[in-house]
Amino acid sequence: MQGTGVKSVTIRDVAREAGVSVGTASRVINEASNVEPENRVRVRAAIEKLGFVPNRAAQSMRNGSNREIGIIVRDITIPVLAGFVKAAQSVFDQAGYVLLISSAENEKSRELELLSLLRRRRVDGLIMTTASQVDAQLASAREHLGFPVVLFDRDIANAADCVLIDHAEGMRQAVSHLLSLGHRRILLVTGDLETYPAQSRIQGYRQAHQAAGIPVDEALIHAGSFEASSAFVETASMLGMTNRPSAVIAGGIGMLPGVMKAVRAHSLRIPEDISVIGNGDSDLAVLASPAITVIKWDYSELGRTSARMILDRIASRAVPAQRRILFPTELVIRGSCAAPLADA
Amino acid sequence: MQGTGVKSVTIRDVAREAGVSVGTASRVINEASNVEPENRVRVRAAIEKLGFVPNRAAQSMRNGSNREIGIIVRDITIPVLAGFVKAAQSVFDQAGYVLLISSAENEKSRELELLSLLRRRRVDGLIMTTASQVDAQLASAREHLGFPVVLFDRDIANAADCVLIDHAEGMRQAVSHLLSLGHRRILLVTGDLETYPAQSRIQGYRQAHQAAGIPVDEALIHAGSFEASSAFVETASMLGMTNRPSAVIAGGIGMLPGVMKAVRAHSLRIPEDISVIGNGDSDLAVLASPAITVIKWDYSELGRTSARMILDRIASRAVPAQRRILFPTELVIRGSCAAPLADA
DNA sequence: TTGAAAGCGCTAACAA
DNA sequence: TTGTTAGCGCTTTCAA
Repeated sequence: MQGTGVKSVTIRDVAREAGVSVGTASRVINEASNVEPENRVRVRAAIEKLGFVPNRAAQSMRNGSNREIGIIVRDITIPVLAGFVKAAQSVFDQAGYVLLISSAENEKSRELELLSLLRRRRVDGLIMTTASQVDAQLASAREHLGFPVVLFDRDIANAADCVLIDHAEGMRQAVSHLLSLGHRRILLVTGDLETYPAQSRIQGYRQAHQAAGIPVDEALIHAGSFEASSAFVETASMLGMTNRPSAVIAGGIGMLPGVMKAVRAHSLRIPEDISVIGNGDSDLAVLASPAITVIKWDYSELGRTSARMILDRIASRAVPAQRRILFPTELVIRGSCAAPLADA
Repeated sequence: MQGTGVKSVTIRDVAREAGVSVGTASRVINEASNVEPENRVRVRAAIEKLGFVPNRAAQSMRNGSNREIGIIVRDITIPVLAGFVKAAQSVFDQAGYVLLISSAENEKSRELELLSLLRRRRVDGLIMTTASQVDAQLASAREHLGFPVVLFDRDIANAADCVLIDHAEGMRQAVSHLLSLGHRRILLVTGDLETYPAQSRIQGYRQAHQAAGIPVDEALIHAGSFEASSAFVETASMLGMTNRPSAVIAGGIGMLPGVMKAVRAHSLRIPEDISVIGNGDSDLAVLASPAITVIKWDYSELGRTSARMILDRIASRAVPAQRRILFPTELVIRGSCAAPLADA
């Protein structure tokens, strides 16, 4: 026996129906303690009878909060990122916030648009990645938001809370693994150098070589874009060389498909002709033949942590200046790596 | 030289700064034509100087619209569904709406919660799937929303606009393909019978058999849940039988990984020991060895169409009673199907 | 404990 | 063309 919801029922209607004032009705709705039990019952009955639903816009105007959070990821169609978002969402759900989810596609213009949109909407907080950690225009847009920001896998000093993944350590392990199998020409394809994940992966790559006393061939480090299409192009061009690499690392989530397509385009066998390591786990990595060795980490935990950090900031603006959290990675060894061919 | 945004600037401040009334300021903001050019310039300057951003909640209260749309999918971590959402989002973006995205996870209780949330939020429209087309409680919740709904891949008479995929035709083609290769025991694992995609796939499965004059073994039709884990269990149990099927069709997007895990668990080779067909394309299907034959369709186009249908309804409530659109599917033949072994 | 009333920031109707 | 003003629906003082 719900109301139709078509001609909207207001708190005034509820008050009239219950024979009390709007103040009292409001108190019942907001579960204030100082209400005569009898009135509470009557208001509840009126709400039920009329099918009353509080108008969020009006509440927002009074309270100054929309109870909504923005989240900007690189690309929501990458399953691990969608998992990250989903985990964050479950935390926000419980706290009574809704999520505005967007993909910035690594494009500065799109990111600026989204920032402007979220600012207009006066969201209560934002979890975001960024196309560039050094771009002045993006920095300025971020700083003039007026609500707390948690940066996801981006590292900007004094700017905002940062939730980071320990890509350097993951890469050290992966490269050491390949080095110990005998590989000496390991191709790393990763994304934009103006971002933390690219920087820290390259750092780990160098450190592993250094620790093994093996010089780095700079031509084997390809920092372009995190897109799978970019991974394909970079990998394909390197595999076409006479002195081609004996191993490839997809240095970004979502890049493995591009790398594998390039390997297939050159009719190379994994792991006989070329060893492959991915970043971020996926159905593809698990079910490929052979299964692909990957560096992985817990996206769900990352999502929950990021959400809680934003919620903390909203609750009390005056907390630790900047927080910086580093999440561990894990190397999962499967069947995609072997010793290189003797003639390689 | 933007405002900090911390102590919010109102239209009144803008009007004062520009030396005009709030009415004029409002007209400039809303791009009304009847404003003296000089005043327009001054108001724009004031907005710039003060860093004014209109308060959406206040606008919403006046206009009665939040300019937001809800979208409920089964699981946002399934890439094709995320692609569907992304395509819809691009249409809403341009129309000045934001999207509230949620996964219902095929759970009735979760779906009811989301419906209630969106109703409270008074979104302007909703694109949704549903766990069950026949559940009375879900139907009632849907009907009392107070805003237009487009059902995505669910078919409910007289209920709302429906955007459907022609699974029956896709399945007819897939099954005919297998039948013509000589398969006689084709396992179909699909989702809940209370949903259109399961029903229409089973229908297509039967029709293909009928057309070929081959009787259907009912034990080979498994309608459980669309979850990958369910696909794994159903497939694994059937592959363990002595008279095991010679082909399997994953009858739902996101189910292919489950099917492939089951095949792997039984150490069966594709396509020598068993033929496999998936629903919905994916990196996994493309890059598996061999690549997997799939029934696919254009999710982006579906997303855009669904978005436009909602926008139509919002623009003019009094349009065609119910619209029902059927999207075509395509069978993409790759390397995962072969003639069954003679002894099977 | 309750009711009355003052706004929150904005748009639009009305008057000038 | 412009200014003034009445609300939109709600929460929260302030008095009673």
